Amino acid sequence: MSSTIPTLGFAILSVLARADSTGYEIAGRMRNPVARFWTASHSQIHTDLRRLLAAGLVGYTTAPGPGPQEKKIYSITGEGLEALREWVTEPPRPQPERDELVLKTYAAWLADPAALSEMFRTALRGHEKRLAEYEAAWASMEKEAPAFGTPRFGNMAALRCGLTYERHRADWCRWMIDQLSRSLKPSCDASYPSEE
Amino acid sequence: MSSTIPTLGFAILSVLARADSTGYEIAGRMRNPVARFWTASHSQIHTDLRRLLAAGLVGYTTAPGPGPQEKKIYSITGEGLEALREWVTEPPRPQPERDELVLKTYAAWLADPAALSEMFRTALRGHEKRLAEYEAAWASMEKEAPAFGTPRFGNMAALRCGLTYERHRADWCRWMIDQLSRSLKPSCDASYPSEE
DNA sequence: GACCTCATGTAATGCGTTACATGATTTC
DNA sequence: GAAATCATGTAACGCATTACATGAGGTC
Repeated sequence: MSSTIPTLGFAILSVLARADSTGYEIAGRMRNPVARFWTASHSQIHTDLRRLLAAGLVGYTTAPGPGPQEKKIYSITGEGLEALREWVTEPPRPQPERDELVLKTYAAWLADPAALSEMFRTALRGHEKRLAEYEAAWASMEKEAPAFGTPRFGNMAALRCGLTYERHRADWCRWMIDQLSRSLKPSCDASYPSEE
Repeated sequence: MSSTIPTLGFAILSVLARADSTGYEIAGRMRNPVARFWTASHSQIHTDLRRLLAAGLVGYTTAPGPGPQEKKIYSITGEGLEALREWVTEPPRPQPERDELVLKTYAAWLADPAALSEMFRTALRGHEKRLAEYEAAWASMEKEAPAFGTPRFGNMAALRCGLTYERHRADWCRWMIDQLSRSLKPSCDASYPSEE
């Protein structure tokens, strides 16, 4: 009967369940470290917000905005909260895994090892940077473990996943770099004098 | 100038670089453990194959097929190989991360802990199953480390990523289940007689 | 007789990105 | 004066899924 809500709709509701926001702010919140697992452009968020509005899951109040249009501050409704609660415990549909770096790895045997090594070094830097971010956020959270039933529990749990994910990725990149360096100099071992 | 090839195009080329295949077989190969990082329906593979054909990156020979149409056995061309080689070492574009389970986790503070625990237990079983698969494949590969320049190097490297990914995921699920059980019985600790 | 595997394709629809359009305020 | 931030929206296009259509051969 009801038009099915796409996953992004629930992502929006998850943000609104924490704080009333404009469409613009929702996009911004999704870019923050603990909520980086779902992103969308503001244009899509706006269109999805209209759908949620039509379904009665969100409402809004207006305020004077900076641009020509008025600013709309959205909030989740009772039905919205109920729909979100129900959705949360439904088993997630199996998602097709698509990972460009791993695909490149699958075809890596065809390419130049030195260039590959460079690519993985770049990837590694990215993961290390994120890991540092996550670890800082984790440290500030661990001091007092947030109780279930408070939004900070969600923050911590999602962050924990991001943290161990980045660790796994960084480890894998290091492993790759090591493997590639072995194929670059398969002769004997590291007894080269490293002059120049 | 040239119409840009979507990532799926390169996934197809990566498969064809290993063995000539029909569109149907390509879809099948992508479902196998070491190449599970990119999937597509056969209908999309067929349309993309036509594009690769128009770009001169693949060719095909026909053979009598089981159905009304003829079977087409595709193979990668010289240009195709070159395009693939170039693409492999280009840094991957940052991909938007979308993870339904983590999104649910972010909103988990609103839901019923028992139902959540059940959901994570299901997820954990899935990851453990895959991990076992990957570990079996890994064991059979480690005996003789494949040399760079052979397809098996790509298999091993991609598999390594899948392996540590599933490990990270399973660990995180266990951590979540533990966290949730703490919120279920916050009283004292595990000194319950576990009769019944 | 029903269903699965092999094999190719078309069509409808939905999700997502990118680019375009507008415009005030603040920072360099 | 140029650029970034805040704020909303439309339009075009591309990627992906799902369903539909056809049909042989083998298995339960």
